[in-house]
Amino acid sequence: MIAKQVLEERLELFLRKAREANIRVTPQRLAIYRVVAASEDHPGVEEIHKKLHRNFPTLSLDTVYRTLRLLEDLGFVNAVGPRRETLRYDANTKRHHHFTCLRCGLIRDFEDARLSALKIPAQTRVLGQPQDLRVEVLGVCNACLKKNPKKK
Amino acid sequence: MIAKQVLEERLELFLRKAREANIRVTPQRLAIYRVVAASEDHPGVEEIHKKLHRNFPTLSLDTVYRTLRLLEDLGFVNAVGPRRETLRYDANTKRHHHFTCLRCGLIRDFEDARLSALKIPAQTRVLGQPQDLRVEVLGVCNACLKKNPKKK
DNA sequence: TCCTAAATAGTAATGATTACCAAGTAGGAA
DNA sequence: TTCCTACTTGGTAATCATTACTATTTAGGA
Ligand SMILES: [Mn+2]
Ligand SMILES: [Mn+2]
Ligand SMILES: [Zn+2]
Ligand SMILES: [Zn+2]
Repeated sequence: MIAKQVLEERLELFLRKAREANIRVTPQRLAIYRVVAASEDHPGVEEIHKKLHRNFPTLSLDTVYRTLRLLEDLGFVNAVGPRRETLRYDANTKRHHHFTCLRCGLIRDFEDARLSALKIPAQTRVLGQPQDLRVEVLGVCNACLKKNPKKK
Repeated sequence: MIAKQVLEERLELFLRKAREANIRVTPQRLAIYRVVAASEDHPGVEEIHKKLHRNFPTLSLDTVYRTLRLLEDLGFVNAVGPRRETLRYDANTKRHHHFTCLRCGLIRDFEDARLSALKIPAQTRVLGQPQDLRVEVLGVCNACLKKNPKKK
């Protein structure tokens, strides 16, 4: 779980920006955003839907999909996760980096001062107008190593 | 198009490694790998299939999918491309980096000495056994800027 | 409280990817 | 060369994540 204060800040920002964008803040939207904003492990659609079932027994899967697409378009979340796997979401839109397990799909944030300080390389200006830089480290997580240490 | 010599090297390596791995080098497999290895723009499955239709009129889409998955498992290609879009493939398995257009999905390689020299951050060892590091720059490509410069 | 555009729930449709299987083929043994 | 067998392919069906549709409900302002 994320620090309570970080969550509060995210929710506050969400409410403010959502009103500015003339988006209705429905209970469903707020709840869906809250799950992503409170999570540390980049949850997927089914997972979010399941987690909300207790409080919203009639919440439709389509609403979860629609809402997450909306949140993405508005810049509140980013879609992450390896190709070939289902969509996962990240409410941390500040520059940070990911460790992704090639076996089980686990995604964890990590911080690194040198990476965070990286300037966007000048070469990319030849290709267009760069906006963001992301670093991803691929590997095998501890849990998967424990299960099967040898397999390369 | 890639430099002819680079292509030759890739094909040679492919033939050698494929035999080592006891994989039959069928005309279809070689042709599919050749298209990816010769391309600079990270082609998708349909594109590869279409390009081969002249020489392999009966080549099935499933064979293209199956072969690319095989090539990926064997480490000859990587699956790339933004979430939400179809699979694209990259035969360059050396460390290099991508500029991706958020509007049209264009993916171009770029080199950067500082990025290539990056060591994998030590923090990631807490999470598991890191193997690879990738950098992706997101932005808007020149063609898209020309079409609609203002839209942010 | 009332009104209306916007949002939701439930379900159907879509489309990329994967699975299946009969027929074909590569490559080794005799 | 011929034969054998396991592997591969083509054609097509199935799957499954995601998106579209529509009648009904609701947020939010007058
Ligand atoms: Mn993250
Ligand atoms: Mn590349
Ligand atoms: Zn793992
Ligand atoms: Zn573009």
